[in-house]
Amino acid sequence: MLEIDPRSPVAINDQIKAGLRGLVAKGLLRSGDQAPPIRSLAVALKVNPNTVARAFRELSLEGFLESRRGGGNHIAAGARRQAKNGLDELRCDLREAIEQSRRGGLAWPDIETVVERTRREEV
Amino acid sequence: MLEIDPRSPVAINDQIKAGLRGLVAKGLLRSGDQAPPIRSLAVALKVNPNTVARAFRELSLEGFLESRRGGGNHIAAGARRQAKNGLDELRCDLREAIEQSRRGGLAWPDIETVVERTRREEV
Amino acid sequence: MLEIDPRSPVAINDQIKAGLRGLVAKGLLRSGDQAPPIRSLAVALKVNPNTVARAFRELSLEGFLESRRGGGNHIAAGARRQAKNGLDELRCDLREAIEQSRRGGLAWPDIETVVERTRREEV
Amino acid sequence: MLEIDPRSPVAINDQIKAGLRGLVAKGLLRSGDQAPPIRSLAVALKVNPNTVARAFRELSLEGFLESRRGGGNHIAAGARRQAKNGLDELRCDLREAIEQSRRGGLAWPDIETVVERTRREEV
DNA sequence: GTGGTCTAGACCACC
DNA sequence: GTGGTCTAGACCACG
Repeated sequence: MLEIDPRSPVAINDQIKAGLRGLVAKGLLRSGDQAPPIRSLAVALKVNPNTVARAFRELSLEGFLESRRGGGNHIAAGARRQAKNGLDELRCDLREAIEQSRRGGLAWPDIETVVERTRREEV
Repeated sequence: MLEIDPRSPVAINDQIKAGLRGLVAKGLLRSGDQAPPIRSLAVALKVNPNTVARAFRELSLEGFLESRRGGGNHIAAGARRQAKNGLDELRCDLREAIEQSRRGGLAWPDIETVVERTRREEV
Repeated sequence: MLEIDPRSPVAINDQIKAGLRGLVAKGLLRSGDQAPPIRSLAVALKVNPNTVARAFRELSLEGFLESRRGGGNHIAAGARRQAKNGLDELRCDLREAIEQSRRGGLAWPDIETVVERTRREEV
Repeated sequence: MLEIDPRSPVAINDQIKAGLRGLVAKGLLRSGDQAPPIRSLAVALKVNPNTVARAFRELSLEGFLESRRGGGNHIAAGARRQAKNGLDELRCDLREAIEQSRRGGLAWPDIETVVERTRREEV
C-alpha cells in the first residue's frame, strides 16, 4: 500500500508523510481508521523505526494523526481537508521539478511526453 | 543567459551544471566556445565563486568542459552528445518527481494543470 | 588504512579518491561496507572535512559510493568493477608520467632504477 | 623535436623547460647553440608566446640560457651539467607518480608492465 | 586576467 | 551521530 524509494533524494520521512497523506486523499484511509503500527511499517518499508516515528510525530503535530489511549495512531478528524492542503505543497514541488527540467534544456514536448508515459505505465 | 533560483531546494551548483548543459543542448553554446569565467558568473548569479568553481570542476570531470589554468573553461568536444544523454537523466528525474506526486495523492488532472500553468507563466 | 601525502603535488581530494578506490580494488572494502565517516577520516588524515566531503561527493556522482543523509557513505554495488576500470586510468596516468620523463631527457636505465628504488623503499 | 601535450595536467611552461633540458641532456643541443626563437617555437607548439617567454626567462634565471646581444637565446656554458640536475627533479616526479599509482591500487607487476610497454612503443 | 586548491566556520537536515 | 551545502577568505600557479 505504501511505497518508498530509499535511493531517492527525497527524505525518507517525507516520503512516508506524503504516502500517508496520499492514502487519505485517495480515500483508502478515513478519519478514525488506525494507521499502521510504527514497528510493522518500519519492517515493511525496511526503514529505521526512528524515521517512521519521526514522520508520525510530525503528522501528529500537524493534527493529521492522533494517538489514542490504549495505543495506536489514528487518522484525525480533519485529516482529509489537511490532505488537500498537502496537495498544494505537492503541486509546488512538481512545479519546481518541471522548471528544473526546463533550465536543464528539456523542451515542452519532451516534458509532456514524459507525463504521458508515466501515466500509461502506472495503471 | 543563465538563470538560478536561490530559493529552490535544488542545490545551486547543480542548477549551474544543469543550466550550462542546457545552453549546450539548445545550441547556444558550442564545442570550443569559452564558458563564462568563474568569477564573472559568480558575480552575475550573486553566488560565491567557490560554488561556480565546484560546478565547473565537476563538469570537467565528466568531460563536458575542459579547463586550462589561466585559459578559461571551454566546452569539450563531445559536449553536445553528452548534453543529450543528460536530457535522458532529466526525463528520469522528472518522472520520479511525478511518481512522487502520485504517491502523495495528486490526481492526474491536477498534474496536467500544474504542467499547463508552469508552461504559461514561463513566457 | 588510508594514507595521504600532504606534500605531494597531487591534490589531496584526488589522493583520497584514489585511496578509496584502491581499498576496494584490493578487496579491503566491499560493496555494502560503510566508508569511514567524513569527519573521522578528516581527523585521521589531518585534513579539512570539506576536502574529504568533496572527494566523497565526487565518488558518489560516479556511482562508486552511495550516501544517505545521516546514514553514512556506503560502497556501491558495481564499485569493484569500477575500481578495476579505474586501474586502467591509473596505468594511463603512469604512462604519461613516464613519457614526460623521457621528454625531459631521462634515460630508460634511469627510469628502471627509480622504479626499483621506489619498490624497495615501500615495504 | 619538441613535443607538448596541451591537455596534460603538467603546466605547459614546465613541459617546455623540461623539453629544452631534455634536448641538451640527449646532446641534440650543445652549449653555444642557439635556442629556437620564442615566436617560432610558440607557433610550432601552438602556444601563447608569453608562455614560451616565461619558460625561457626562468631558464635564463637558472643560468641555463643566455640572451646575447644581437638577439637570440643561447644554451649557456654549464647547461649540460644543469640538465643533469634537472634529471634529479624528473626522477622525483616519476617517483611520486609511481607512489600515486600504488595508492590507487595498482600492483607492482602492473607497474612494470606499463614501463615495459611504454618502452617498446616508443622506438 | 584566468582556474585550482585548501581552510575555516556556519547552517540545515536526516537517522 | 551522520552527510550536504554554502560562504568567506586565503594561497598558488598559469597566460
